[in-house]
Amino acid sequence: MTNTTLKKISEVLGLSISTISRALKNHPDISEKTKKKVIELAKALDYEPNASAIQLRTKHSKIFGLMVPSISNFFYDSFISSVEEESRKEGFSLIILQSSDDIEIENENLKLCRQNRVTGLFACLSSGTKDISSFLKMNDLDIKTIFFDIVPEIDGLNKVCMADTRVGEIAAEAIIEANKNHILALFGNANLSITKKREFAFSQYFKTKSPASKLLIEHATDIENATQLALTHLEKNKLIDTIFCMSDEILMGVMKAIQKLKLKIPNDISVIAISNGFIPTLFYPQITYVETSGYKLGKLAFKQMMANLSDSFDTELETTVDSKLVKGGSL
Amino acid sequence: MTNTTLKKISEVLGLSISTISRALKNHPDISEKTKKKVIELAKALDYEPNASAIQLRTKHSKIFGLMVPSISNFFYDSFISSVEEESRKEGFSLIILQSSDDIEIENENLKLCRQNRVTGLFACLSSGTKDISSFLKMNDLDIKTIFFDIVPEIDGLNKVCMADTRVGEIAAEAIIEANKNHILALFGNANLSITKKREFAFSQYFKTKSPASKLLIEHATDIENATQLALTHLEKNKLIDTIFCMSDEILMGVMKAIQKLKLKIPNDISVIAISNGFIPTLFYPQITYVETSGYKLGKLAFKQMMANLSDSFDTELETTVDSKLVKGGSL
DNA sequence: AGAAATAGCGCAAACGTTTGCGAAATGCTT
DNA sequence: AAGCATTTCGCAAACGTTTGCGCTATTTCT
Repeated sequence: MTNTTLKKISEVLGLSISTISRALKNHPDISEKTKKKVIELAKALDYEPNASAIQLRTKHSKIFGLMVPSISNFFYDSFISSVEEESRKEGFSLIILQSSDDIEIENENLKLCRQNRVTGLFACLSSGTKDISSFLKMNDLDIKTIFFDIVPEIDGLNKVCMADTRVGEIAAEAIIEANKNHILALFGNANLSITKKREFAFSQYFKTKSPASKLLIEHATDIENATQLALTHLEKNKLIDTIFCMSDEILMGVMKAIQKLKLKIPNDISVIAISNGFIPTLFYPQITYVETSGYKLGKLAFKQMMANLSDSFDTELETTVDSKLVKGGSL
Repeated sequence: MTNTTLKKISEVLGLSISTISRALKNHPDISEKTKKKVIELAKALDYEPNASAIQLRTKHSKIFGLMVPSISNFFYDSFISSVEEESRKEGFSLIILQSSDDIEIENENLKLCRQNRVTGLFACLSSGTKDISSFLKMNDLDIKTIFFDIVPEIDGLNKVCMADTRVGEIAAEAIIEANKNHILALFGNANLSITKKREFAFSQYFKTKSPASKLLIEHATDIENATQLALTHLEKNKLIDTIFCMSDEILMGVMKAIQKLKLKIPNDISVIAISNGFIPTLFYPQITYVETSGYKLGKLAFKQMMANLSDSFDTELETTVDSKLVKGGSL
C-alpha cells in the first residue's frame, strides 16, 4: 500500500498539484466547488501530508526536542508529560532524549535535534555540563532553546525554573516556625545552580531570622549516600531534631535511615523535603514538603517556547514557578 | 546563520553535489584524496545532513514512535528509558506520545506517527481501546509495530510482554510456601489482557496447589480505590493474612491502608506485589515482589523491532520477559 | 460594447538528498 | 600505439510539498 500524495489526488481529479495543495489549505484562490471535491477525495484516500516534504520545503518542522538527564525521575517525567500534552494540542511532536548525565551523549543528542531540524528545544543540563557552546550553536541555527530546572549560569538565555530561592526560604521558614533548631540539611550536587540557590537561600534565611539555630549542611550524591549521611549524623549527634531533604532522592535515602533506626516521625525526628509531592504521600504520617511541580514548570516552559516562536520580544528571559508549603504530619 | 548543505560544500570545492554525497558516505567511486578534502571541509563547516531531505528521498526516517497511556509511570518510564537508550545507539530518534487513556488522543498520536513517517512504533494500548484498526493501518503503511505490555488480543501481531502467566504463578507459589491461606488479591482493570492473564494464572495455581486457601479477589481502579478496598476488607474479615497487589499503584494504595490501620508487616499482615522494584524498597521491611522489569521489556521490544526491520522472518511474533521473586521481609 | 478587474487555476522552481547511468580521464595490456 | 578496462566524477531525475507568477475565462464597470 503506497501513500497517497497530492500528485495522486491531482491525477484522479484532473487538476494540478498546486490546486490540490491550495484547496486543502483553504486558499481563497480556489473555488468552493473544487475545494469540496478535493477535500472529499483526500479523506477517502486517507491523505496525510508528508511531514518531511513540508519540512524540507518550509524549513521548519513541527517537532520539539526535549532533553533531560533521565526520564525515570519523578520531577522530569511530570515535566515531560506536561510538555507533551501541550505539544500535542499545538500539533507538535516531541522527540525525547536523555543525556544520562553524560556530556558525550548530550552532544550526540543535540546533533540529533539539529539533524531533525527541531524548531525548539527544551533542555535540562546534565550535571557535568560546563561548556554550553553546543547549546548556543542551536540558537545560531534558529532552534529556540528553553532551559529548565538545571540551567546555565550565564545571562541572556531563556530559562524557566522553580523559584528556587523562595523554595529554600519557605522550607527554612517552616522549620523555624516549628521551633526546631538542630537541623541536618541534605542538599544535592553542589555544583548545580539549583543547589546553590536553594542552599544559599536556606542558610541565609536561618542566619537572619534564627541565627541561634544549628545548621548541619551536607551534600549527597545519591540515595545510598543520603542514607549513609543521615545514619552517621543521627548517631553522632543526638540533638538533631529535623532533617531537611533537598530532593525526592534524598528524602528516600533519609527515610530508609529513619526506618532502619526505628525513629518515629515526628516525635523522634522531624522531616521536611522539597518534592513534587508524590513520594511524601507514601509515608505515614505524610511528609511535609515544599512543592515543586514539574507539571507547572512544563506549562510555563511551553508558554515561553510559544512566545519565543512568535517573536514577541517583550517576553521575559527568565521566569519562575512559585512554590508553597504542603503540610503533612512530619514537622 | 544558514545551514551548510552538500551544495555549499560542492561550490567551495568545485565538485558536483553527487561527489560530495558519495565522498561523505565513503563510496568506492570516489578517490581517497577528494574524500579527505570533502570530509575535512564538511567538518570545518559543521555540515549536518538534513534528515527531512534524506527521509523524503529514501522514504524511511530514522525515527521511532512510542506511545504509552502515561509517561509518569514507574513501569513505562523505565521502558521508555530503555528503548531510548537503544534507539540512540542505533542512530534513531524517539518520538514519545501519551494517549492519556483517551482513544481520540491515541488516534491523533497515530496520525502524528504516520505524518512523520516513523519507521517503527512501540505501542501500549490505552485501557479503552477495542478497535485496533488504526493500528493495523500502520502496518499497511509499512510502519512496523511492536505492541508491549497492554496488547491486542488477536493473533498475528508482534507483541512483547512480561511472562504474565508465570508472574501470577510465582506470586501464588510464594504465598503458598509462606503458609498463608486467607488472601485478599487486588487486581487492576479487569478488561485488560494483562489482568486476565495474571488473575487466571494466580487463581488457577491456588485451585490446583492449595484448594483449601481462601481467595478474595477484587479489582481496583486507582490508588484511592485500592486503599478503600483494603480498608473495608481488612476490617470486615479479620482472618485475612496476606494482601496480593497486582501493580505498584495498588501496592501504594494498600500500604496507605495498612499504615492507617497501624498494622505491622509481616506480623499482622503479609504483603506481596508485582512491581518493577522501586516502590517496594521504600518501605521497611521491604516488600516482597515478583519482578517485572520495564527496562528488560524495553530491551526485548527493541530487539524485536530491529529483527522485524531486517525482515528476518524467523522471528517469533510473541515473546516474553521472564520474571523472578525478589524477597523482602513482608511475607 | 469595450476595457478593466477579478476569480480560478496551472507552470515551474525550490527545499537537500540519493542514485542509476553515462562520460571523461587514467592506467594497463599486448 | 592502439585497444581495453578501470578509476573518478558529473548529469539529472526523483522524493512530496509550497508558492510566486502568469495565464485564461468570467465578471464588473463606464
